[in-house]
Amino acid sequence: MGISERKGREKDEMRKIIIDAAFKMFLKEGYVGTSLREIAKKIEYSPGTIYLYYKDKDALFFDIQARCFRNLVNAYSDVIDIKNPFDRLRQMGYAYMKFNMENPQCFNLMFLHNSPLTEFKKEDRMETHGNAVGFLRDTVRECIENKLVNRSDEVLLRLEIWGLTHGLCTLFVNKSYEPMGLTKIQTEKYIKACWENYLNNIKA
Amino acid sequence: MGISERKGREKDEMRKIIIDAAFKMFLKEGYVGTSLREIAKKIEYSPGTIYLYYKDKDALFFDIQARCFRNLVNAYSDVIDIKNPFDRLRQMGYAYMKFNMENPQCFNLMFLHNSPLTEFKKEDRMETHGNAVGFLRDTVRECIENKLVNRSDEVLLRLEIWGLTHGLCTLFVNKSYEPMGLTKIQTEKYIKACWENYLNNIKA
DNA sequence: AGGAATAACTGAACAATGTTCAGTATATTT
DNA sequence: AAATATACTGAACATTGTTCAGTTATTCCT
Repeated sequence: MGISERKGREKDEMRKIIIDAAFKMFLKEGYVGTSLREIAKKIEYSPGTIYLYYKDKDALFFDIQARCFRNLVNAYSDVIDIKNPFDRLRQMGYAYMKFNMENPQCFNLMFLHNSPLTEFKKEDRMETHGNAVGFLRDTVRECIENKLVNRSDEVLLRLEIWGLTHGLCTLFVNKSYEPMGLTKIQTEKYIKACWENYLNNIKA
Repeated sequence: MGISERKGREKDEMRKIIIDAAFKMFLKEGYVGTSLREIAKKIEYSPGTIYLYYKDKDALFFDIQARCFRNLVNAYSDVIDIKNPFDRLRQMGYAYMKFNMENPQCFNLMFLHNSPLTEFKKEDRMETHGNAVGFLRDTVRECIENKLVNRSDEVLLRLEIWGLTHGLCTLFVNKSYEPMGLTKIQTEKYIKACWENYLNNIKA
């Protein structure tokens, strides 16, 4: 069935055209600031066309979020090969925070916007998240098994680490450093120092 | 000028009528799901009336956020009197996380929605935040001064604590525990245990 | 007390949004 | 070449935030 294959390919290409334009707009203008009509105008199609490829705005947004997550996961590419689990953990933290601080708009789309996801979509997302979650789990486990940290409960340590790194990113992206009387650049340094300091304190 | 005083009072009352209705709707439906027209219908006024009291939707939302923050600060009322700085710190963390986990919609409005705030409004907000920020700063400082913790840098410790507690709340409200394979109730317990565990580890 | 001035409120109107769908053009099959 | 299936259009609908000329209520002045 060569033709139906090509059809499928064309469908994918069209999807890509849409999502490429949408991605830029969502990044720049956020969820509320992006309109399907403007996306349509940008790619020179009628607004109705988008609905042939995406059920609605949220379905499109879901794919945008997925792309953000894929980019985030890509930021880990240099880290996965690190042998020493504790070093790996350290670099994971840096990679996570570096990506988020350099792509605050991405962070916003990924975490600071809760669109009402259907249960089905949640399952879908689980897959993307699953990798990142599993990666942290394994690294933390190795750290504990090899007695590289002064913690013993795997889940607690995972929560602590994820909570801390994610929280620091949130504070940064939300500009919560302003009421603390810090500048953006200061805060970036402090956040890194904070992570390093924290690591030193959980080191066995 | 008794009359103009009463006018002002009436203006405030009208504001309260609007904001009371709006608060419920924002909490239940979120920012996008709340329309000024429905607020107007609820309070049995015309849509235009709201614009006599609020410049636009964001100005109204700003006051909604402020109310959320006030409620959050209120949750600290039992904590401020605690003498021992380290105990106070512990209870502050609990109060912060308890409030946010019990009022996830509030948390959403406060932190998970960035409306474009004018610089003026930012100044305004600084005041509300200032208290909470100052309260944490003082407590952390006292902990360090009295050598109750094994940390020495005040800013770093503040970031660490705020990042951790805030991050844990974010994970909870975003339901990030799902890809971790945890239930909501489990996570609530784990988060508390995580905080307690963390405190034990920074204790001098 | 009654007319003038001020304030409060209305609701129709506007532009922009998400979304749908009958109709048109294009491509594929027979 | 005709019939069928697919891709696309753009007008239409309901809903949104927002404005503003006009109406109603209130306060002020003499």
